[in-house]
Amino acid sequence: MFPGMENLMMPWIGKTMKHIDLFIATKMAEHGVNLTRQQVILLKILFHDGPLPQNNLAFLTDRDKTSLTRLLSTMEKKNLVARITSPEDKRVNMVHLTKNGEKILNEVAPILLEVIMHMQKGVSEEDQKTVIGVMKKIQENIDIQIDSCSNNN
Amino acid sequence: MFPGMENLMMPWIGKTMKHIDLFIATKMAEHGVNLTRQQVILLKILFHDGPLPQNNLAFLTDRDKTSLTRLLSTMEKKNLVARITSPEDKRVNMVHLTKNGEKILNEVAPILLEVIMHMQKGVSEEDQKTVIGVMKKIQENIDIQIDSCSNNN
DNA sequence: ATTATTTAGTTGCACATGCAACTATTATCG
DNA sequence: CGATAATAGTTGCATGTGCAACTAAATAAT
Repeated sequence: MFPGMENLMMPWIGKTMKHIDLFIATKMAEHGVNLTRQQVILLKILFHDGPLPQNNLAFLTDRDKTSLTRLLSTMEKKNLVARITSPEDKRVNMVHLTKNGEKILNEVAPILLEVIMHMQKGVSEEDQKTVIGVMKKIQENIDIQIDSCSNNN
Repeated sequence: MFPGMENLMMPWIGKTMKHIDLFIATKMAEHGVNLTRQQVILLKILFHDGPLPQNNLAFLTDRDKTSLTRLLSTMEKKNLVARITSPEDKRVNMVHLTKNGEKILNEVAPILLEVIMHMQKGVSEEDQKTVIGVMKKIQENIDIQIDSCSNNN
């Protein structure tokens, strides 16, 4: 693949993730929906954990707050979520799942699950656990170095 | 992490890849360089495999040609690479590594390697192979479905 | 040879992401 | 209470990504 990196994990992980995102986009389009992986995850979280401050959403999704701001703006335009200023603390935006957002989540959730299952077909439970373990380990290795946490969110 | 997806690989892979990119950016900045992972990989390829048409570079890096166009534009602004129209076929841009690009690659290559090594510290050879194998398998699963190849490049 | 098709690359549009710098609001400290 | 600090979110700027539609050039087909 890349000179001198054939047997390193890094390039493989990056390439795979890109393929996954493309695959998801394709499958969504096939079903006449137009949501990204990131948007579906956000909908899922909002559905299960009720209205949340952007703050918390950024932390939960391990995303910079600015990234979340724009992700939400996109989703608000599509009428998937709504930002409502908290009366107790006017700095806080409570993010609500709209009726439409809930409806679309119901359409989309099975598609995503199907995609995920298809994606990992033929990979043993054993190997899946190994992969997850290694991912966690990599994140540990990295986070210690960077700043002990990603609480700029 | 995400409701109902705690034991799926997908979220872990995505999160990890994001962390890796951030980590690389941070380390580069610490060393006073300002290259992304993608740019370093391109420099590496150009160094080893000489001047190449954008076409080939897109294929080698598994990237849409439009993405490559813009990646190269960024790198050309930084005087890392140069596009030279091929005399044989005026449609083709041969991408050359500039002297400056080569110099910077020499500075940066060891940093990237160090970062990669740090990142995968404590992960056994065995597990690394498993991870790579699973990534390949996932890509196989996906590519069959999408279009049997990514030759829109 | 002239037309039609394929190929290489670019541009418009849309999306995701992070850092630095900013505003507005709340909390804290003196 | 008033000044200072911390917090929630947004915006400017830069980066990477892909699809559809485009231009220009080369190749194939009639």
